[in-house]
Amino acid sequence: MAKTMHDKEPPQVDDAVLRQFLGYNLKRAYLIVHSDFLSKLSEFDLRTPLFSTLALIVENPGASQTAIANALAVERSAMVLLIDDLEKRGLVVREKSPFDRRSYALHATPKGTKTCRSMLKDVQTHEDGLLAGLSDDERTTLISLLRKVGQS
Amino acid sequence: MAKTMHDKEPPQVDDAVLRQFLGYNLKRAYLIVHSDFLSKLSEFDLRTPLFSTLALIVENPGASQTAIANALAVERSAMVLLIDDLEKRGLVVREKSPFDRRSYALHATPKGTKTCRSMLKDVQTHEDGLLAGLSDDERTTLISLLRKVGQS
DNA sequence: TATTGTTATACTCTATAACTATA
DNA sequence: TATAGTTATAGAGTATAACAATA
Repeated sequence: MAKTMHDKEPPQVDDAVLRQFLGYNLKRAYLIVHSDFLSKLSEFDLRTPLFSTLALIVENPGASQTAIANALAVERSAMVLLIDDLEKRGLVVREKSPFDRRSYALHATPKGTKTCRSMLKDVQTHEDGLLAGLSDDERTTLISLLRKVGQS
Repeated sequence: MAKTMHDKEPPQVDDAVLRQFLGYNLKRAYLIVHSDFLSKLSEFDLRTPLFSTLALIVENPGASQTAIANALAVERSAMVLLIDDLEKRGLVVREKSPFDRRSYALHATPKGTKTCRSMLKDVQTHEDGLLAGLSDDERTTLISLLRKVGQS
């Protein structure tokens, strides 16, 4: 019985065992989208947490560090460094809270607001390109199912 | 003009700006599923990359380190440490490849195979519980859309 | 007592470059 | 010359505990 060429090759690797798990598929999809996202974000010299923090401050003027941290599921201690960074860049300012002398009221500067708008637009365009393989319906369904995971 | 109580409270924080992005929804959903996954995995004293590496070795006996690394989108250098760890635990062995003296043929030990089976079952049960809010159809659709993201 | 912002610390995961032995 | 495995290192992100000022 003659051996074929394939007998001299190692087996191919299949990840079907892991594909049954939602967690695995989530991670793999996130890696792809995030890596693409980062390449666009690097044009603004920003990292992911800076992007989302700036966006929430622009849209929620006067919020405290803890409130932003909670909304993003980030630790308060990490938020301190993020605000430090955004403040150094002149995108955000810490003002005194009129409600509580322990906390700050965060506000975007004009530069921060402008950067944020341009950033959101560019990232959206970039994500649209990456997801060209999905129809509008599929994309809406996907996001809606992802949100449902967060609510369960 | 009398002030209401609400005038003495800071604004609530809303993340709607970010919810339009697939990447943000992916990350938030992944955080929830992964954190739940870790709490179950800790019973086996395993971390996420050890779990997925062991599963692929069990299902793809004889595969090389690089082949497993590629299938998981992990660096070869990281795979070295993962295999070291799995080998120390007696779950996996590095055997000489019959095809290439540079590479190893990875094989699970009986203990590794047993651990993997029990691990996969437990994690699946746990994930089912977490996703009780989604119908079978919704779950199938979600996974299929996530895979489609990876193929675009 | 509890909470806000802060500091320090440590751990996981990832990314890169360079080396060796084989191909 | 290219590839498999290895080593070392650095960085990002995250998690925890403790402290001072304020509630």
